[in-house]
Amino acid sequence: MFQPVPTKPDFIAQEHQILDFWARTDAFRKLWAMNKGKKRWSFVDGPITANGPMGVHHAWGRTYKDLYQRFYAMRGYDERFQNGFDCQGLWVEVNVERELGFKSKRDIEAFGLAEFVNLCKQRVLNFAAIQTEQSIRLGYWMDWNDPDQLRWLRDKLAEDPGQVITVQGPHGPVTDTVEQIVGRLGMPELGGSYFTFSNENNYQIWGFLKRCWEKGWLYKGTDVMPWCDRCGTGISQHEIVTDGYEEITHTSIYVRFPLLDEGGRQRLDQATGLPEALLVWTTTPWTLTSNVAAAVGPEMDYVKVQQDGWVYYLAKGTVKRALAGKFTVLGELKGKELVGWTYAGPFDDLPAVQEAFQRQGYTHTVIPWKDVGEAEGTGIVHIAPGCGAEDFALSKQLNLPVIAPLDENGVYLEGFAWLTGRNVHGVAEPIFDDLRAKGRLYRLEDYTHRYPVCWRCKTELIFRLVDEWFISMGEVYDKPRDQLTPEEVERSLRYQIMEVVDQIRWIPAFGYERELDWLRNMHDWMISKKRYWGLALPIWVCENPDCGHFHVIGSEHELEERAIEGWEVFNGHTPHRPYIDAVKIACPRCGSKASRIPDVGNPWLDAGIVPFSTLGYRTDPEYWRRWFPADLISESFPGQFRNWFYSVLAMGTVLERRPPFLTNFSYATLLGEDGRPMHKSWGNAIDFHDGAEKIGVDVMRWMFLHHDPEQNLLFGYHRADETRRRFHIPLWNVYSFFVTYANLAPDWRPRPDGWRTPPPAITSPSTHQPTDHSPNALLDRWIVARVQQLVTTATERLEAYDAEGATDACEVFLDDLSNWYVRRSRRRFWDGEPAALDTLYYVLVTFARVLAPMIPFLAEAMYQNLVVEGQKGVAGAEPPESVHHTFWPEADLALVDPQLLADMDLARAVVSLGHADRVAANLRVRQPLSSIKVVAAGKAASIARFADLIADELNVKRVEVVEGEAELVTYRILPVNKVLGPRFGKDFPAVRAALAAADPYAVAAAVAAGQPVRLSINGQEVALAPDEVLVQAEPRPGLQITNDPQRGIVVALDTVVTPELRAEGLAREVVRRIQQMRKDAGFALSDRIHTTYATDDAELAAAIQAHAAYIQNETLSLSLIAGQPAAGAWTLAEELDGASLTLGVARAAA
RNA sequence: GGGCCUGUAGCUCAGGCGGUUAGAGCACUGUGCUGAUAACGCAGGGGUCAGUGGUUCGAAUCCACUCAGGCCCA
Repeated sequence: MFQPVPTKPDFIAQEHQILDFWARTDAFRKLWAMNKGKKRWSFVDGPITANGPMGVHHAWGRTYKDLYQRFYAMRGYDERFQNGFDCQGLWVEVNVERELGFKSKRDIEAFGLAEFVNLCKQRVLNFAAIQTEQSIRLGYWMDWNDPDQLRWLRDKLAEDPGQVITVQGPHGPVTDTVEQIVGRLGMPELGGSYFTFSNENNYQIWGFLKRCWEKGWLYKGTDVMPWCDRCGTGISQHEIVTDGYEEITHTSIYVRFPLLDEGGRQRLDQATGLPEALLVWTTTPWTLTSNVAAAVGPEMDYVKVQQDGWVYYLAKGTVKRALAGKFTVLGELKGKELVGWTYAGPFDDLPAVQEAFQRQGYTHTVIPWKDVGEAEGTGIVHIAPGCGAEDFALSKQLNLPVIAPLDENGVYLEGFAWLTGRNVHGVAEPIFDDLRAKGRLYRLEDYTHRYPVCWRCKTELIFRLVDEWFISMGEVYDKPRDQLTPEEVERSLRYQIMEVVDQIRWIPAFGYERELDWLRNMHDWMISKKRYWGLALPIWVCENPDCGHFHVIGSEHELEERAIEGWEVFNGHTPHRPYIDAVKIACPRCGSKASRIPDVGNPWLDAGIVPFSTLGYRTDPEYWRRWFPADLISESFPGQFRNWFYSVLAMGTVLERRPPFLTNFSYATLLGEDGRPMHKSWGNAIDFHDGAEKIGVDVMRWMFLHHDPEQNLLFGYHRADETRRRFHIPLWNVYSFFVTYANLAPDWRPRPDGWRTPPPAITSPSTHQPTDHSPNALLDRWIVARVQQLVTTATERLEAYDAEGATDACEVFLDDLSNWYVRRSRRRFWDGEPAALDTLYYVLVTFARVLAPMIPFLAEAMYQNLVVEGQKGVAGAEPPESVHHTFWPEADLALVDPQLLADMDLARAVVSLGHADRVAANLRVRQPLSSIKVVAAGKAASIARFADLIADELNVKRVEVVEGEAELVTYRILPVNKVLGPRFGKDFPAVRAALAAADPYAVAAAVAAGQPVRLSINGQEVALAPDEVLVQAEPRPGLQITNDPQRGIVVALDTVVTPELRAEGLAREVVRRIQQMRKDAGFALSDRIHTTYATDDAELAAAIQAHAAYIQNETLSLSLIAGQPAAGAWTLAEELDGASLTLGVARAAA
């Protein structure tokens, strides 16, 4: 017996019960143990940032990760099942700062680095615990930490990181300080998720950086970089390209730069005697303090114009836009004629400017620059080498002075007079006022552009001259890759990574090009950040100014060996600030003391090293060799080609020069149901908890998987309802239907081996032999064949990482099962036919196993009842405890008869046409009819095979296969355009017309006989070959006929209703009403009843009497008596085709 | 600024190497079926295939331009 199944299940409550069941039975660990030591399938998880709760978009990605790991587990592969948390970096820092109410880095320094870093760790542990709980809720099977233990560690860290504790690891207890236990999370002795803040992760990055240094690729660069003055750190190219821009309106300014003569006096125009000036435009007025030069395009055309007492120079193409009001053009000249002119700068009064210029004996000069354009501004570009990257490059080329005005907090330095001490974000207006007062301001103009902002705090970035650390990507050679010499590749990390990219399978395929594109274009990788919480960059710089050598430390051991000071301060701590900063080493070159640079590392270093750090690259090379490279990694593609994918590739290339993963599967972006990004204030956001508890995770998972991963996914409650209605509910109904009737069949028991692969005794799941041609046997064999096809397709698709294809096969299969197999087999289940029960049992159990990696809860619910519960007391039954411990099914293609599948397909097409006939004739299906005629050229045997089935479905007595088409159809004659179009060209319309005018029967007859069709076109006789003409059968007007031109089928319905047929139809109406009454009255399916009927219509009464036995049998009526309903009976009074009918049903005594 | 992609029914999307009457799901209307079904079947309404021009016997499909949106890179 099976547990009764509710017809309207609470899927969400059921998911919670199953979570309890898995936890109680330790189901995941048992699965893991089952496959230990077998062939391996290696997945390396891209770490999720542990800085907030999980969103539904994370659930999308995690569903893929879970699907493929479960799929390979069911196929008997050993796996690592290790989740990862990304822990270090500005993400976490910014939030801790916010919680503490800090405004700047100074607040952190005052608060104390040790405590700040400790709080960052606590925040990570807190959200790791929450994300772990959420992932478990999703049904994601991994080697999860106990979330409560993570929270306990968080609290212990807060108490005292130095206290010694003991925790249970997979191989026994581990005792250490809290700080060190936290630093060892994810290591083999502790198990669970890896954390990128772990000691091992950090030290292995040291090893990587040392390798880069040894190759000469690590260097300190001075450059003008985008800088966030709130965070006090540079922002790398990786961070700026996506989230880094916003549409911002700034007040731009047109400024006069008065020209000077050789004596340094105001230059006057010779013709007019008016003072001359360059007209210059900028959107960043704060950079004007640092103006050094004005650049012109040497070959561009410039004009000299007179306006309001001035003579201005500007590019010809910018005049209309730049100048306000009336002006007179005085002349025209090339840009190169301006080169070398000198002018008075906008802030020559500032000491910093004077000092810089005096030092180099320089004056503001007009310089040539090829990148000057006319698209905006005046064609004369303000150059401030301390405030712009291109400007800085020019300064190096032309030996211009560099004036860097701002400190790391965006505050003007000494030497900028009234600006000194002011923050850059508040100086635009005062600078305008100052320039206006000095007579330099021409005009202001609002200007909207995409301007870079800090991706974390959205502060507008400034450009600062800074010292940062870089990994060189190597030269970009100006020739195709296949022409590079080995030496050239050897010098260039860029091309080495490309060679690795070549060896990886990218899904979707465009990923390959996108990664290469990034590599072609990327600048050197800026790896330093002037912050606190993160990788301590292992770069020690000699304090001796005459030496300045820097040394990169490759491991904690090397550090200990080289330490000459501070080791005792650091010893016992994780390699984080501030303790690590205390360690000094002796400069290997000069022996002086060397100190660590205070910078922390780019967080993509942390995530990129995981294919090494989590696999024991240093500690257990043998283990590493077994699990490296990963068979699969998977993340969403926006951003990751230049972030995680890139950093993993870089590490794999530098350390091993081979791919760290073999396949990359990536997917698009999750949006709200309205197609917009999810946004709380737009009302389209759904957080994970709400999604899980309102939609149910099996439904969410199906939404994620049944989707083209290249397309953005629109996610919301309506789509969830649609998904559930389309798949989960019909699936449940089939399952519930089966259980209901299996429980009513007293002697039927499931076979004990239904869960095995291959199913040894179920290769012929029904009792039918292949020679059995009864419709029931055909139907059973058909659905069993469809199961084999389902298994084949699902296996193939999942192997190709095509979840959409796999889920789509499931949906099509369910439709066949529910809307055809069960629909056509209901009677047999009512009769308790063992062959039907065997078949559906096998189908459902196999289906549950296919669905297990996709919708693990529903599959488990079905399996627990069908297999575990259903096989209690069945001899020889030893089913696995969970569906997830069964093997992935294998298809037996010997069970697939292609002819049977084709014939069934045809039968369903005939049925469809028959239903259309009935609607058109207004004859409901309950009214039996005598026959249908089917025309299907060459397919008579196929139709005959399913004639009984078709007759039953359409409620007709006979299905006749007709040869003489002409009595049913007319013909439509069409040209085969593809052939005749090119053949006749301009005359083609005439051919078309001639064909339409020809006698269709004659043409059809000719084509059928293989004779040419002769036509007269514009007086010319032409012959068309039979294969140049298309003959379509069309129903004859006036008959109740439908057709399917694609399949060449015509179905004609005999619409004559004889009195006998009518009586039968009425009896069926009565049955239908009584059945509905049984249901409404709440009778059990097996309850016997007594039925009364009363009608004033003689025909109806006669019909009931004539078919009394049929009605009683169908409705389990022990009696069927004319008369009014007895007291207490369930009654129904209704019209039936104009006749009154009162029915009464009462449960019979048991 | 450069490159790529998209625009088809109220909504979400197929189709597209030129060719018969442009499809599906959802939604809507009618109707049927139901002794599993919150289902399902059959039928129907709903389309300037973004716009303009071109090539062609024939263009949703190819070409050019325009408009709108997106992605990647500067």
